[in-house]
Amino acid sequence: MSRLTINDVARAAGVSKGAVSFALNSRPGVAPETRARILRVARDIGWTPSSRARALSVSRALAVGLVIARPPDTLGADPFFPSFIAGLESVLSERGYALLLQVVANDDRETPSYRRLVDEGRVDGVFLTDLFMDDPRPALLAELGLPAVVIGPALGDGIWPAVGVDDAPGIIGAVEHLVALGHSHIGHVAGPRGMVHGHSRQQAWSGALLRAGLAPGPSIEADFSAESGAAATRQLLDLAEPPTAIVYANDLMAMAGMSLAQSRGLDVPRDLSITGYDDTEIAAHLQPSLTTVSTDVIEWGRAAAKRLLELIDTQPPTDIMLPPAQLVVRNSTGPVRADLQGRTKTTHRRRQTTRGARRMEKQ
Amino acid sequence: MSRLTINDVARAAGVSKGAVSFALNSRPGVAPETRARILRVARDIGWTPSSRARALSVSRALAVGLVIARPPDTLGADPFFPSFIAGLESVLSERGYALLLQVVANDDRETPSYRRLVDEGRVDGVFLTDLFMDDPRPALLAELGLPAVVIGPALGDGIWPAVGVDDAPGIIGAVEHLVALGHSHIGHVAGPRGMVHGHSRQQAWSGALLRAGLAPGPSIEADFSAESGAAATRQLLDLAEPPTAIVYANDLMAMAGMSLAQSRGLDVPRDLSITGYDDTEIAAHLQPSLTTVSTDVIEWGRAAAKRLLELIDTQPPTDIMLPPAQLVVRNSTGPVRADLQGRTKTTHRRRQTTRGARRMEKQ
DNA sequence: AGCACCACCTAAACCGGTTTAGGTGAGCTT
DNA sequence: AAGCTCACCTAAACCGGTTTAGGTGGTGCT
Repeated sequence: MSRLTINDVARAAGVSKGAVSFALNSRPGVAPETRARILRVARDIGWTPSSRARALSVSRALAVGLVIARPPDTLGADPFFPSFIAGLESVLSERGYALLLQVVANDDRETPSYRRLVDEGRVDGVFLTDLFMDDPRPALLAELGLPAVVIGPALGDGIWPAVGVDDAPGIIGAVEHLVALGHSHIGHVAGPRGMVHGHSRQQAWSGALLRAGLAPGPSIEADFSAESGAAATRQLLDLAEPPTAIVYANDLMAMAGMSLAQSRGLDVPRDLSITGYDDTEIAAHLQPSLTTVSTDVIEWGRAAAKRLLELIDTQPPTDIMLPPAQLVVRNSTGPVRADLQGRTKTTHRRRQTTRGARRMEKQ
Repeated sequence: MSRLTINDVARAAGVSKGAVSFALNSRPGVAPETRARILRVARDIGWTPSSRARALSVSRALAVGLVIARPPDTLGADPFFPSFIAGLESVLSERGYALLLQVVANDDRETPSYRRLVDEGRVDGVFLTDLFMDDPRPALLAELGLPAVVIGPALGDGIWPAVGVDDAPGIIGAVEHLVALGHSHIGHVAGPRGMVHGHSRQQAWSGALLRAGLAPGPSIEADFSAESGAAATRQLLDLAEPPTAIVYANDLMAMAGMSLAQSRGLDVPRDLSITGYDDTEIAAHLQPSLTTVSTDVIEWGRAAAKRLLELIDTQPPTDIMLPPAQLVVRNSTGPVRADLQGRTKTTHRRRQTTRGARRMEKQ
């Protein structure tokens, strides 16, 4: 029963409610021993300031919002959010902030959602996720005067700070790993080019090929869903010269692609090497286990939360260093088949079955 | 800029602020035309009531909480929450409620989290998830006077209403499906028995075996993680008489189990049939695609939200019907191998087999 | 005409904090 | 001894709504 108010504390401590407020927020003007007494009384009777009342008087919501603009079914398969939210929470809660969640269909471009949050004064700032290349949201929020932090690669418009793990090192790592295994014909299944993280991973991929001195391989745009990953893989394998390795923009598409390849009788990694991105829990337990790129999503969430709170408090931004994405090499990648290595025009036909000599999962 | 207050509206409409409040909340005592004028003015100048102020004066937080008590990495692999949250949101937002999220490590048994939420007056009610068999939380919340709705199978203590999809029909469907395919030695990889949904799926499983007239098959307790699913599968396959089919308590464990079986050279479903539970997005795209149990999680979320709001408003509970879980037959289940059929002595009686008749995945 | 009644609206209290403007007394100047 | 400063504390305004207790004027009844 939070029937207790600051008045009860004031009365019990024999001071005015103003004094209690001062003591609680450790502001000057209260004698040390009085402060101690007030705090002790407050603790003894078990009083916690009402954040409702606080929010009203400080004209702050003491909450920040995370608006997720995706169709819920796509969402379900994304391992990103739960961990990310855990990271956010760990910072927010110790600062007395709450996290408000909103999931909206992404076809309404969620403008009304933000408007409502800010109109109703529910949040002091928001995290922006799943940004499109020409997304109206940053400008909208600037206009509304609501602080925001962009999650993901920087947008380049400089309106809001971006907090993200650079996609490039991970993708480059994957490409270099494949090149080292002898692959020279590497395909890519990308996320939507219209979305910033789809775009940036795509960029990272072509940059990495360039660095490796390889010709640009075939790249197919998908939408991060299993369905689209399978379809894209089908297209790549149907090419006159199918790639010997495929770099996927996320694990889900990679899994779907791997299954599709296997259903066609290809052996992974003997006939086709595959890399994912995310390092989902299941990745290590697939057959073969999936070589993928791992990022510390929890730390990412922590960083984003810190940044947003700084922005809200108009504090100077601190340097936030995120650990770079790291390639985790497992068993879905292997040396290119000798008969396919460096081939130019020869097409490789599918092999029926290659069961047997298969590297076992470590563990 | 939400600088606008109810006073601005009152002034512009030439009435008192009380009148504006009455008009807005459609309470009697305002002439129809006056009400219309007030609402028009409010809309014209673009005013939305501040939920901060509202929350303080109505002594309600106008928000509900979802405390997720799991290690974040386990969380990531669970497709449940995002969809569930989407369902919650769709009901909450239209009622002007916000959803507060909190992710806590589950080792602190999250008591402090709830306490804080209620002490600070941040929420009017909470959803309880991942309940343990002897969970202290329902009682704690009752003591704190904070309405709650249990997500999942009913706990039987009757303190709070439970909203959940009955696990039994899905599991029973899976078992019957396997029995129809000729399996008589069916294993189970369960969730933690200490958790209600682990427990209930386990119960459903043994109940289904009983119904089918089969002896209780081997059951191994796991923890819903991929890692544990693989380990449990290993144990089952290492039995003197390994089961010809395994029913898993979730997709993640089923996937890990399937991969493990394949890495041992087993063919799914020829040598081993496998069923999951959840119907995650990837399930349909595995090789072979996974036979699993699908529940309408979004609708579930909607139902839970409705129920909690009713509880908060102390309205009479309405009947909430959730569509039952449904078995989705795909390719990870098939007829038992003839040489293995009925080989166990413990079999009580066999049901006729329905070979070949497999519903194909739609798409 | 006088009165009760009702519909409509206003003024002010209230929710529980924060914050500002004062007030009080001790200690120090002059 | 009067005056000043300063540290400490109190009273009251304030945040922006809701809600209660009145107030006003018009209508119906006798």
